[in-house]
Amino acid sequence: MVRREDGKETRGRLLDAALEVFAESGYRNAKVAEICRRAGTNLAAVNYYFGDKANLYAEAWQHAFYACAGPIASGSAGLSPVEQLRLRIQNMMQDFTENSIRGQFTRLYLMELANPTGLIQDNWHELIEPQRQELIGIIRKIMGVDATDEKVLFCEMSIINQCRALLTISRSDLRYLLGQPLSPELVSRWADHITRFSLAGIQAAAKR
Amino acid sequence: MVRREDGKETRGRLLDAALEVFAESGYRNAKVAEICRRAGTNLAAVNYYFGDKANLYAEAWQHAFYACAGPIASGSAGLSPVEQLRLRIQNMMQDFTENSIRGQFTRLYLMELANPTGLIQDNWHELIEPQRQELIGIIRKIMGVDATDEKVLFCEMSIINQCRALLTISRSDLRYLLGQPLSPELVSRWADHITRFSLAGIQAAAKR
DNA sequence: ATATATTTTAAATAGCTATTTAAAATAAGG
DNA sequence: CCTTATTTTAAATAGCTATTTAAAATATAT
Repeated sequence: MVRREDGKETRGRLLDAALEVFAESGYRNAKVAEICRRAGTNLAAVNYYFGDKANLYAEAWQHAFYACAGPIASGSAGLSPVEQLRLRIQNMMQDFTENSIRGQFTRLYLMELANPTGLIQDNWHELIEPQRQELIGIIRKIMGVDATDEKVLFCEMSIINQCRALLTISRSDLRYLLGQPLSPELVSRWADHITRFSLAGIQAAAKR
Repeated sequence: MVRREDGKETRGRLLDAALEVFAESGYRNAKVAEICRRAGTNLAAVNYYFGDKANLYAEAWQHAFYACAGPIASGSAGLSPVEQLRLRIQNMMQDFTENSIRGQFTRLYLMELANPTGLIQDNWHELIEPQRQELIGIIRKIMGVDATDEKVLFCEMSIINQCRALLTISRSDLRYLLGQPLSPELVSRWADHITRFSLAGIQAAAKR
């Protein structure tokens, strides 16, 4: 029983590369060869370490999830609900542009939303629930207790779907639609817009 | 020189089936075999009539476009900008749920937005421009002449991205997120929400 | 009715990509 | 240093799907 340590390291590189490639291309379009290339391993490594591509996908998903799960309301303790919302939107927009692990995970998540592969455990929604409930809670505080659940849900949808544009429209088409390349400054102004737009929207939805 | 008429008919069925399948699955995931199955033709028909899959895609796209292009402000002549916006949102939401040819075309368009295939002529944006400018015009009327172009664009983005949720989230996940299946009534309430939410958002964005 | 160009069919082929295989290389314990 | 389990490598294989092929069937002009 000899246990070599180099295996764990290449396994880790595969996981990182897989996350990157899957987040870029989706499950189906991602190529095992490309993942191995970026990980700097031989073509057979994926099957050696993970059995097959489907399992690698599942493990990359889990890996990413545990790397950035849990509530993210750090530092927003003393803020008003409105300020919390502003912060949340800013953070989402930033996460969606960088390709940090959180951005990659979100991208993976959104691809799963649009075309479910069925490879993730059925209860994967639960993984996302905490963050979602956090946002819903903020909206509820702004709307007040009288608002129906449906109204709160619709508002949550309105907000996340505005932000999701960053992930569901390709860079080149965004440039076309916005008339300029996607700079950090533009993203910041855009986030400001979404915040102002949505706050007014929430308040209008709360009435009646 | 004999010209048979039956060819045109199967060609047409192929085009319809292709539109359907491409709109469901995207270019890459769509299978030629499935298209032929739905068209009731032999497997070789796609290559016989269109050369290859890529060309079929391009022709299906054009076919759909010409079937539903041009400005769509029919019957909205005497309406106020606000009422025009309400109508536009209602129509979009309906188009996105039914699988009319307009819905299929929009789905194709959004897939192209998210993952460009490069198979459509580069200037395909121009095809969409008329409808887009129509919406932008409505928003501009509501915001007034003082609003910057960027603000108007951001508002347009906010609106279409709210509606696009219907196309970029799978049916089963929508049911989960909304807590109920997607009935026509729900879509209608949702459209009402988006209208109210967005009108308030536009007005807020117009200030300052 | 016949000839002929067109369309349909079934089967073969080709191309891409995931997976398997077996041999070679390597790390670690003794 | 030697042994052995583990990891890496290059090449072979398998599976899926688009495409090609050639023969069969069909429609239409004459």
